[in-house]
Amino acid sequence: MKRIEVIKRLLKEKLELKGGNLTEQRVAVFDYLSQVENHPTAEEVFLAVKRKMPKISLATVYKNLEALVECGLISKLAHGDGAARYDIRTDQHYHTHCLKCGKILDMDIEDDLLAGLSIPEDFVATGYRLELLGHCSNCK
Amino acid sequence: MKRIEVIKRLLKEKLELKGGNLTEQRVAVFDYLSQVENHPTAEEVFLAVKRKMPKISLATVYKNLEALVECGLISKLAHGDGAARYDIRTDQHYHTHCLKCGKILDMDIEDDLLAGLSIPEDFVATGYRLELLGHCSNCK
DNA sequence: ACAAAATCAATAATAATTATCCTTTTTATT
DNA sequence: AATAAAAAGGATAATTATTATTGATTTTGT
Ligand SMILES: [Mn+2]
Ligand SMILES: [Mn+2]
Ligand SMILES: [Zn+2]
Ligand SMILES: [Zn+2]
Repeated sequence: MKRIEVIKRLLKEKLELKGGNLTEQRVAVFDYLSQVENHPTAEEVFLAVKRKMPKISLATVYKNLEALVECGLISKLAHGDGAARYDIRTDQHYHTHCLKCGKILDMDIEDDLLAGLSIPEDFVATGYRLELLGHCSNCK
Repeated sequence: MKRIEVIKRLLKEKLELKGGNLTEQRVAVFDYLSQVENHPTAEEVFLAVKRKMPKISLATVYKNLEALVECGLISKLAHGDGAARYDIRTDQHYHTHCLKCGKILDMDIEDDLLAGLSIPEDFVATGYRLELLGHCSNCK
C-alpha cells in the first residue's frame, strides 16, 4: 500500500474519534510534517503545502494544524517568542533550541526527568517540557 | 534606608552598565514586580503601576520591562500561547504552569537537571528551561 | 545653566492567530 | 443516486500582543 494511503487511513481513524473528517488539505498538512526533520511554523507549512495545492489558504492550515493537535496526531511547540512550531512527534521528548537561528531539534535521549524531581504537593502534573537553550552546530 | 531607596540604588547601578538611566517609571515597574508572588503580564504590570502613576503608557511599560531584562534585573517567561510574563527572579529555577487558569508559580527545588542529562555533542548549551504542566491547587 | 542624550506618552504599525461569512465538499439519509 | 445536514474550505476582517515612530519632556554631563 502506498505511503499516502497509509497516512489517509491513520488520519481518518483518529479524526473520526473527535467527529472530524478526512480532507485532502489535512492529508497534505500531515504529510508535509511527516517528511521534515525540523519543526516548522504554520507559515512554513502553508508555503510548502501551497506548492502542491495552490488554492489552500493560510487560515485552513492554521485550522487543520489545530485539528491535528486536537486528535493527538501532531504536537504544538509554543515555547518562546515568535510563531508556534509544529511537531510530527507526540511522544514525550526534549528539544534543543538555538538562541541565534531559532532552530529547534529533537534530543534523542530517554532519561525520564520527572522521576527524579520533587514535585510540589498541591500541583497535579500531567506532563512537562524541557528545552535546552544554546547554540547549534552552525551558530557556535 | 527605605526600601525604595535600596531599589533605586540597585537599578541605577545595573542600568548604567548598559548606558540606561534611572527613571521613576522604571523604579515603579521593578518595585511592583518585586512585590508580587506571581508572574504578571506586561498588561498586568501596566494596570498596577498606572494606579500610582496614572500618566504612564503601556508602551513605556513594555520598553522598561525589556530594559530591565536587558540588564539582568528581571527575566521574561515567553511560554508561547498568550502574553509573555515577567519574573523578578533571574536565577535558574523551574515553574509549574496550570493548563486551566494559566497561573505560573515557582518550584522551589534545587535539583540540577543538566547534571544528569546527556547533551548532544554538537550543541553548546548555555541554559535550559523546564516547566511542569498540569493543574494547580485551585483548578484540580 | 545649557546642549546632548535619553526617555516619555501617544499612537501607528506589525506579526501571529482567530473569527466571520459565504461557498464548496463530505457524510448521512432516503 | 438524489438530497439534506454537517463539516470544512477560502478569502478576508478582526483581535491580541508587541514593536516602531514621533515629537515633547526629562535627565545628564560639562
Ligand atoms: Mn520534536
Ligand atoms: Mn519564577
Ligand atoms: Zn543556530
Ligand atoms: Zn489553575
